[in-house]
Amino acid sequence: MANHITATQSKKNRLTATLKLVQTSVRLPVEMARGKVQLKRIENQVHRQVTFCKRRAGLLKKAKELSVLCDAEIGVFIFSAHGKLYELATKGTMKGLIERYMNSGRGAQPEPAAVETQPDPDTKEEINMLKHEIEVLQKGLRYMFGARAEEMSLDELLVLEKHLEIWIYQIRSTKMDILLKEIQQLRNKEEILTAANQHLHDKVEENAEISNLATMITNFPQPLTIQNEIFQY
Amino acid sequence: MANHITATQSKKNRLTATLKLVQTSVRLPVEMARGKVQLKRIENQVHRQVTFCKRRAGLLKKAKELSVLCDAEIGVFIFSAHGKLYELATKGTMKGLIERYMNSGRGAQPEPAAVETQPDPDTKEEINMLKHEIEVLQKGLRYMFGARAEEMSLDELLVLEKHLEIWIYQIRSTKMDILLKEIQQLRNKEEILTAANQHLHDKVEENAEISNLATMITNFPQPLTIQNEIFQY
DNA sequence: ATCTATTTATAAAA
DNA sequence: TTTTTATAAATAGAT
Repeated sequence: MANHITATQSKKNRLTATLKLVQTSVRLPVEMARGKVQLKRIENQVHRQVTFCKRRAGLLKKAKELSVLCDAEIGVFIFSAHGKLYELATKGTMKGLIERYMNSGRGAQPEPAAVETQPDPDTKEEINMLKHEIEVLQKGLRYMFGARAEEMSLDELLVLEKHLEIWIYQIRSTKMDILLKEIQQLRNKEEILTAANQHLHDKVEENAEISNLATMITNFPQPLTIQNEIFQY
Repeated sequence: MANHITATQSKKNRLTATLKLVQTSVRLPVEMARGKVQLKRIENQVHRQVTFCKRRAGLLKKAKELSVLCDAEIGVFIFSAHGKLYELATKGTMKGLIERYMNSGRGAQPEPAAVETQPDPDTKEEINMLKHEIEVLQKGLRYMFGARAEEMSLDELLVLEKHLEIWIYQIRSTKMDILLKEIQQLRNKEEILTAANQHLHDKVEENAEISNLATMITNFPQPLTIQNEIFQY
């Protein structure tokens, strides 16, 4: 029963499958629409050229799709029979890709151990991460330095860093100098005024003694205690 | 006869064509069997891996076919997202292909697909360069922020940046407050002392008038011009 | 280059 | 991964 049902259901499918099997067992690997193509060089010059154009486009398209869909980095170069080069590098440049290829073991160049902090397999990912970090740090520095840093390249930031200590020191120094100078000036004034005050105070007292005789005549408003109040500030 | 055949043939063809057009106008660029796929990174990790396997095989197969059918020399490398390399060189070795590529003078090819701002010399070199730049920038920030930044992750620096303005303002404010307060205090003292001085001066003059009678007796050392000197500071 | 008929490739599921 | 299956994509051959 099951066989019957299966047979009925898969009538079409089986037919297709059977045909496919037959075809598969008979035909050679590469076939295409509206005509089967043996996996061998196309002898007809025109056909070959047309096929080359079409398939080349198809191959590059597939490469791009694979790169995007699966986050892969792909390089393709195609030299036509006539020597013309067609190329594709899905991320970055072909040169960069080739260098990555060389570094990935096949370059036959045992590179002297680079100072890698972490064994990161995904080079591309790492580069993006590092670039992001740099962006963040630059933003931080830019914030500190104001708009001036905005127009600076990383190389310039290197130079800037070397002068940063001096720069900050000078700014701080200048500001502090101004403020401390004013404070010192005021302290000096205070000292002098205090001294003068003392001097005057002495004189007043001296005079007071001297003018004690005239106390009866002059109505001296207040005693000389005012200074005490003054120095309570 | 020919007309009959043609008409019959094109009947089906037209229907097919119409359906195709309808579909074409609705669907998005990349579609495949049993489901349509947007031309964007496949987010599902499993799907992505499966697709990568299949399409990688497909791409390499297509490359081989193109090479054989059209007598082309093709090189393909695929770096998976995880950094694993898959390669194909249809004739000779990949190294030879790369050499041919290098010699084919593709430095002056009008490639409008320039994505990278900076020249990509060597991937590993680039990583080291970026790391060095990060070190420099971090050093700069550390310098600005003091030792505290040393224990901070980069993500924390992002947060820090947002609070930087307030922080700097507070530091500056505090310092300026202290200095300005002292200056104000001293100025107040000066004012009071000056006033007191004036007061005393007045008193002295008053007393002088009063004690004029006793001038003969007391040897008054100096006139009261001392204040002028004082206020020249 | 454009148009079909067909073959291939492959997404989803197992 | 690999296979299966339904469906989308690629493309051979013709125009």
